[in-house]
Amino acid sequence: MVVEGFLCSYKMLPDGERQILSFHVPGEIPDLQSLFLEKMDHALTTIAPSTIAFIPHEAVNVLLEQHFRIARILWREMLIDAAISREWIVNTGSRDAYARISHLLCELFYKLQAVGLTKGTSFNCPITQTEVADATGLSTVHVNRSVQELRGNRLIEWERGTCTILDLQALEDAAMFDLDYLHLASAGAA
Amino acid sequence: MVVEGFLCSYKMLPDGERQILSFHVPGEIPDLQSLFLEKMDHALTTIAPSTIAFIPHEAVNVLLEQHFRIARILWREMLIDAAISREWIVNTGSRDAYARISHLLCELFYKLQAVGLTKGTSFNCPITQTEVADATGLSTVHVNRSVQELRGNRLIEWERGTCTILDLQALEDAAMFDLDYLHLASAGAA
DNA sequence: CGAGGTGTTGACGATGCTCAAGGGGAGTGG
DNA sequence: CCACTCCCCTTGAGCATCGTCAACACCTCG
Repeated sequence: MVVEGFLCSYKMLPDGERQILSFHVPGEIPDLQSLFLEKMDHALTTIAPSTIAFIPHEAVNVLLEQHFRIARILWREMLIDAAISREWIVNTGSRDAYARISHLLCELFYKLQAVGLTKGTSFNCPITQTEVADATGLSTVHVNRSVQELRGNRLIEWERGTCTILDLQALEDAAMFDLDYLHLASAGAA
Repeated sequence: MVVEGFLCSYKMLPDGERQILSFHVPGEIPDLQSLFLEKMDHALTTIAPSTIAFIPHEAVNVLLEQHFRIARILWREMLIDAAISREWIVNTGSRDAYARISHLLCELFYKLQAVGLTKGTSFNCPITQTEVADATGLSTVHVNRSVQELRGNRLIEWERGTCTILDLQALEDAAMFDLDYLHLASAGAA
């Protein structure tokens, strides 16, 4: 479980490409699926100094069998992860560079807001442009140009690890962002 | 639950783009997640004449609470769906058109093989090129040209709803395909 | 026989990639 | 305290992959 910091999960392809699959913020349990899938099919790394808590499988398994309410909560969390993955398919498959990056920023903002890690529309964002490129399937050069365009349009400010959304509505419009997929309604469970 | 036929789940964007998120073959339960997520975040449709079985939520919920072994099995199935979604992110994000289509065909082949719906390396594939385009984030024109290239290289034959893989190893190489993510090992549960 | 969906082809254009180079900030070691 | 280095960001030029538009052939079905 991420206590503090920032993680991401990713896959490497034989040709050396890295595809980032998700970012993990405090409160999330990135590797819950290893409870049920024997073989891990992706890797996990920190992208900022982080504090991680390790929870033994056995402890969780006992909990799950004895308290189905807890199983429901964890199960739901995993399904939300899956919903986010689906939205990432949409992102890389159907949006252009400008919208993809906008979408990623909207997602990060709402995820961080849900755990109280935003100040107004600002948040600590230690992600590099290279990482954005690997997450969105773009080149770093093109990410850089798109980010500058977002800045030029006064949608965001983003320097030295701090990102400020200047016009959230406009950013969501550019991203064709629809909050539903994050299923935040009763996510207080996290 | 899909008894017979072919389904797909998809999302529509405000600009009219359709992104297909997954294909569902017989034996799969496409909408299991609605057990735990109040709001459906994508749509579901048939892409061939199909037979569907509907299972009431209540019936499943009772089963889950009383038999944790069954919960484990269904939970695992959902996690495999999530693993497939992650691989689709890789597909749309990091592979070129030729590899993307190859990868989709490899996936379909192995999924169908697992439920005994292949004959050698042939399988019934009612998917149109337009649907492949919507699944891979490509245009139909480009899909068509890439499919012709696959045919020209003698990797596949694909006509009138029947696809035959002529050289599975070559197709997997072209796709940078790694079977692990399907977690077929003990998927006999389906 | 007509209509609509699917596959196919050509020409042109645009989005995004590659290669290459340089600038600035932060940490390290002398 | 200053040089040095490394990582990250930035910029320009040329190019490739892939998209758009438009037209046509084929098959199936009513």
